[in-house]
Amino acid sequence: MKNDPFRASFESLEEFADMVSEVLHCPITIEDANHRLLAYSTHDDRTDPARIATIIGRRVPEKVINSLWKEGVIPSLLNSRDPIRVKTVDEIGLGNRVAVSIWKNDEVLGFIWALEIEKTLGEEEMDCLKRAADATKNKLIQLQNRKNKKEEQFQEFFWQLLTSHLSSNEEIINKFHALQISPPTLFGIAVFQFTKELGRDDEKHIAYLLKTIQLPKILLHTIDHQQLILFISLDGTQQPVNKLNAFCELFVAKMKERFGIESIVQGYSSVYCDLVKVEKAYKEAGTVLSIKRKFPIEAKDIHGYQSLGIYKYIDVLIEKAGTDQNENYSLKRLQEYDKKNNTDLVETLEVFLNKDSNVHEAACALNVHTNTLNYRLKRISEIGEINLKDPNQKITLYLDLKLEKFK
Amino acid sequence: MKNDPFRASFESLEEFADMVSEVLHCPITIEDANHRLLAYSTHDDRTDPARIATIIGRRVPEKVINSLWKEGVIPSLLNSRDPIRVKTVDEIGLGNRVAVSIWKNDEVLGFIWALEIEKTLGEEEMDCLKRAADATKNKLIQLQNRKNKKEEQFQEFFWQLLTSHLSSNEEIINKFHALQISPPTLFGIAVFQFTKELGRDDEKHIAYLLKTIQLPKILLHTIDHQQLILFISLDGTQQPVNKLNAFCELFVAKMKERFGIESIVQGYSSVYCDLVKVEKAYKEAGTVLSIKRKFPIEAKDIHGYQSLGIYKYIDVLIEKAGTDQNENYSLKRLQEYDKKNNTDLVETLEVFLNKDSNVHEAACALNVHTNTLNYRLKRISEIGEINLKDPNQKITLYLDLKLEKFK
DNA sequence: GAACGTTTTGTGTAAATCCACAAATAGAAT
DNA sequence: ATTCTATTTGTGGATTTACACAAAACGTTC
Repeated sequence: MKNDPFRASFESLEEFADMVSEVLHCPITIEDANHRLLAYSTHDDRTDPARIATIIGRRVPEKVINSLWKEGVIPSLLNSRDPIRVKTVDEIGLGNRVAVSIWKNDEVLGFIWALEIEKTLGEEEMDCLKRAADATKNKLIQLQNRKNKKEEQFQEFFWQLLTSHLSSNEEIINKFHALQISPPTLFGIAVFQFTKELGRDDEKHIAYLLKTIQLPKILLHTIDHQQLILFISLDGTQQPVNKLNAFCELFVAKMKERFGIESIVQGYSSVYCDLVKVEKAYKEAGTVLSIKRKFPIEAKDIHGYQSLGIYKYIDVLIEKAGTDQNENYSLKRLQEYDKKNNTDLVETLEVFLNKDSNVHEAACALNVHTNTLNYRLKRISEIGEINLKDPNQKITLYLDLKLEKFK
Repeated sequence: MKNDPFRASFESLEEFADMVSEVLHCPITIEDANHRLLAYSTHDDRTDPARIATIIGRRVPEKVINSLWKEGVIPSLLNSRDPIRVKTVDEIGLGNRVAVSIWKNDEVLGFIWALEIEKTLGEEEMDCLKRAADATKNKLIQLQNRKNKKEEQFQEFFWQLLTSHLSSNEEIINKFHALQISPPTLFGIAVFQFTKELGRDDEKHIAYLLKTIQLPKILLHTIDHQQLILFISLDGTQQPVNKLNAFCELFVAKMKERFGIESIVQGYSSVYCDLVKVEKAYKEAGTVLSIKRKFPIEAKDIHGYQSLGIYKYIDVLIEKAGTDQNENYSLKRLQEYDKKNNTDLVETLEVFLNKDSNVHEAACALNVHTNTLNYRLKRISEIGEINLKDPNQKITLYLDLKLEKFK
C-alpha cells in the first residue's frame, strides 16, 4: 500500500479539501449529512453550475438533492462506503462526478464530491477518495459535537417560546440574536402527528428533510413524543398562508416518498408577527389536529387554523343545537320525502352545497345530468321551501347538515 | 213622515232581510262589521256572482273587500251614515248596488247591501234603506254581546296554550272542539310588535283585518301591550312556511294601507303539528323579534324562525369569537389593504357574499362594471389568500363579517 | 298490462360567467 | 412633469347557466 497523503494532520477542512483536490487533480466539495457545504477546494477553477450554486448558497440546491434522490444516488451513498459515480444531469447543471460518504460507525456524517472535469478518476483514485473520506471523519465528529451543543440551546429556546416562558418581545428578539438566528417578522407553527413515537432514526430523517427543503425557512424544530413541532419563518413570502400550506403538504409527501413514513397528520397555526404569540400559535395547530381527529373525513384537506372555517365554531354550534333541539324544518321535510319516495334530495343538496353551488361540478360528483340536478334543486326548494339564492339559508343548511353528522 | 214598515218587531235577521227586500224590490244582504254574512233575503232570486260567493262562503270574498277599499266605498261607509251607491266592478262579479252602514253611537256594527238589478233605487228608497239600517241596530248589539262572551273564552284558551297551561294533546283538542274550532294539524304563531300600546280602536282595526284576510285561517288572536299574537292554522297548505311569510307581509302592508299604522315588526315561529308546542312556538316568534331588535338592518327581511339562519346561532358565535379573540386573517389583510390603498375590498367581498356569489347582482349593487368586480375578487383572493370556490371559507368570511359588525 | 305520476335525460335559446387582453384612468413616487 | 403601478372599463369568445319543453324511463297502483 502506498503512502497515504491524508495521514498528515490538517488545520481546517478547507485546507484538507485543497489537498485532496491536488492529489486527484479535480475540484473537491465536502458536505455534511444534510448537504450543507462544509468546505471546497479553491486551487482548481474548473467547475459546473451545480457546484457554483452550492458554494454560493452554502448548501446543495433543493432541486439537485431531489434529482440525486430520484436517481438513487443518495440512497446508494447512505448504503455503501464505496465511491459512486454520478453521470451528468443537464437540467440541473450537474456534471460528471464521483461521491463518497463519510462514516462514523453506522452513521453517515457527510459526503465528499469530486468533479470529473476533463478527466475520469481511475480505480486507484477512487480508492484514494475513500481514504480521504475516512480521514475527514474526526473533523466532522468535532463539528457535530459543536452543533449538538448548539442544537440543545435551540431546543431549550424553542420550548421556552412554546410555553410562553419568555414574555416580552424584546427578550425574545435578544435571544434570537444570541443564537445567531435573525428573528422573523412573520411566522407560523406547524405540528405533524406521527403514528408512533419518534425514534433517533426518524429524528435524523426529519432533520435531513427540514434542512434540505429550503423554503420556507424552518428556524426551530423539536420533537415531542409522536409530534414534530416546527417554527417557520414566513418573511418575504407574498402569500404566507398558501406557502405554509404548500410546505406542509410537501413535507408529508417527501417523508413518504423518501422514508416510507405514512399517515402523518398535519396542522399549522395562523400567521403571526408578534413573537409572544408562539404559544397561541402552537395551540392553534393543536386545535387543527384535534378537529381532524373528530372529523377525519370532512377536515381531511384542512391543515391550517385559518381554513378550519366553520369547524372552528363547531363545538359551540353542536352545543347550541343540542340545547335548543330544533330540527331544521327544510331538512326534515326533505328527509321525509327521501324516505317516502326513495330519492336522494338531502344528499343532492349536500353535494351541491359542498361544491359551492356549482351545478356542473355537483352533477359530475353525483354522476347525473346537469338537468337532473337542476330538476332536483327545483324540487328541493319546493319541498324544503328553500330559496337557494339566499346565502343565509344556504349557510344554515350547510351548517345543519354538518351538525347532523355528529349528533 | 210616512209610516215606517221597520218599526214592527221581527224575530230574526233573515225575516227582516226578506221584509226589506220586499219593500225595496231588490235582494238584500246584511253583514257585520267584519263582512261576515249575517242574513240575506231569499224571496228574490235575481243576484250577481259577488253575492253568490258571499252567501256560499258566509262572508264577503277577500278580493271583493279589497276592491271596495280601493274604490273608497268602505272608507265612505265608515265615515257616513248615508247610503252609498257602488257601480259595477266586472272583474270581481260585482253588480250595481247600494250600501248603508249600521251604527251604534260612533261605531259601525255592520252593513246592509241592496242589489240594484233591473231597477235603480230612488231617493225615497235610499232613505228607506237608511231607516232599515237603524232598525237592525239592536239586533246587532245583541249578536255582538253574545260574540264578546265567546271572544273572552277564546282569549282565555289562547293564553292557556301560550303558557303551556294545557299539557296533553288530547286535552287541547277537546277544548278546541268545545269552542267549536276544528283543531289544526299544522300551525304557527305570529307576533306583531307595534310602536305603541294597542287601544280599543286598534283592536277593532286588527280584528277587522284578521277576519277579512281569508287564508291562512287565524284561529285565535290576542293582544298583549304592544304585541298582537296570532294562532294560525296552516292545514292544507302546500308550502306552509311560505304561506305564513306571505300572510305576515300582507298583514303589515294592509295595516299601513288601510289604517296608516306603520313600523310594525313581525316575527313568526316554526311550523308545528304538536299542539303542546304552542309555547315553544310563541317563544320562537319572540326570538325573531329580539334578533330584529339587535340586527335591524341585517334581519330586516327575516320574519320566520326558520329563516333566521345563522342569526339563530349568532349569540354563541359572538361569545366564542370574543373569548378566542382570533381575528380572521383574510379580513385583517383586506382591511389593512383597504386602509393603505383607499380601496373597498372588504365591502366588495361582503356585498358579493350577500348576493350569493352572483357577480352580476353584486356588481349592480356596488355600481361597478362586472369586470371591475371580477378584478377585485381576484385581488381579494390574492391578498386575503382566499379560495372563493370553497364554501367553508366563504361561510367563515360571511360569519366573521357579520360578527365583526356587532363587536 | 294500462294508466299514472315522478324522475331522468335530451334539445334549444337567451343570458351570464370566466377568461384573456387591451385601453383608459387615477394616484403616488420620483 | 413623468414614470410607475393599481384600478377601472371595454371587447371578444368559449363555457356554463337558467329555463322551457319534449321524450323517455321508472315505479306504483289498479
